[in-house]
Amino acid sequence: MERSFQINMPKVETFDKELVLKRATEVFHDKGFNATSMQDLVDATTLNRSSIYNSFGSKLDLFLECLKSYQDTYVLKVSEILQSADNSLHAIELLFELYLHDTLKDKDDKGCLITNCISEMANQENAIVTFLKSNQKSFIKLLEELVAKGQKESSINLSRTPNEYALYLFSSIQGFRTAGILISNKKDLQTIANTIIQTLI
Amino acid sequence: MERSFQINMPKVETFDKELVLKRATEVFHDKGFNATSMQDLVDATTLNRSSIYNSFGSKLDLFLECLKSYQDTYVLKVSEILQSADNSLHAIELLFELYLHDTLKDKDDKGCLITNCISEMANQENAIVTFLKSNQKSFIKLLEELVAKGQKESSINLSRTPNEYALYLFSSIQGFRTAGILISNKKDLQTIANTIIQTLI
DNA sequence: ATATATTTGGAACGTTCATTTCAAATCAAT
DNA sequence: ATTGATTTGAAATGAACGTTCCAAATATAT
Repeated sequence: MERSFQINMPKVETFDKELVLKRATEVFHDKGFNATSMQDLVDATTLNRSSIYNSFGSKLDLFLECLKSYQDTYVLKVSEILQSADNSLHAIELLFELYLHDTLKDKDDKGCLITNCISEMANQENAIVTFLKSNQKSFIKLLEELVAKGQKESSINLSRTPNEYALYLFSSIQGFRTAGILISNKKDLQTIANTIIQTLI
Repeated sequence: MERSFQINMPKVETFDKELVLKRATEVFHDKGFNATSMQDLVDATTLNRSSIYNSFGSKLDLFLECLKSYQDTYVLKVSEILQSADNSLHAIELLFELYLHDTLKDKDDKGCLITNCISEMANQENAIVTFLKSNQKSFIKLLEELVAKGQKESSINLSRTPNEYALYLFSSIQGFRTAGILISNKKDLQTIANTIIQTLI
């Protein structure tokens, strides 16, 4: 590694960026973007104001990083599900079990950060719209491939194309996540999930 | 009418309360509760600040009245649908046509005021939660009766109870309204609606 | 015309907002 | 130990926030 022009090294970032993002995400998830103040983020991260601005830019920039971090954790969870399931229908069932589990675990009824973000900001902030549309595209693509595989292996019916069922599932998941904010009854949520899936069988 | 103690009459409210609520609702619908400022509401209603506080109380009180006004217009639209439809399945189809129509008409991709409100405030404001839960209860009850009638007249299948299908429809409608914020493609939205309804047939 | 309850306009309230500033502290390389 | 790029803490910035206040305007019933 060539270092000939680097006379002195700077003081290096001391905080755990992942942990800071996790704490910031919790606040944004609880209160939403607009109701979260910079002071809330300072308190939650125990970082100094200037350190936040230095490391992340603006409040919106930090929020975008939180969205990505939140997305990453779900991508990870979902890919684990896809590997563990023996067929596509079962994978979709496990997917809803994951959302059911996360909904019941969430004592503050916060819902899904990304779905909430669609409601709050999709008609306001361009940078957010770009993220949300890309998230939507890749999620629908994943569902589409899952349905196609399920139809090949005959665990999912052929009444509709993979793209049609992917759109349906995408919309249904958003409804499930939003409805779960006010419905904390496990039986009711399980019924909704089962009925959504029933369509595919 | 007895008036013996009423010596003098006050200056009477001059503005059109319904129109003011309509204008305020438009702003709240566009920006959400937290991103809407009192100045926005003053500008939109052309009322003076003090008149707003005099007539409605606080920003939150005004928002609650807007929610109710928004709810009223949908109750009206839905009851018209229920009367015009010849059977329950058809009524549900018309219901989704209404949401589809409103989604496509909405050039600003605002979604549903009430669904957005669940995302933004259901875990923050008690007065809002009370409204949302009551709205949810009456809506699910309406759907339940609709499904029961449909099953009696054999336009809806008997795979699940009216309550189960009502929960499913309630969740599906919320998903449809949220997904419609980013999906403005009529064909895709129609596919989603059709697939949701297919479950009942 | 006068009296009076109410609305209205506009300024002002104190607080909180996101962001900036800058001196002091920090730490790797010399 | 000294150097210097960078982070950090704390205060300050000006704008915007929701709300209040009060004199002036208004409209009704006398």
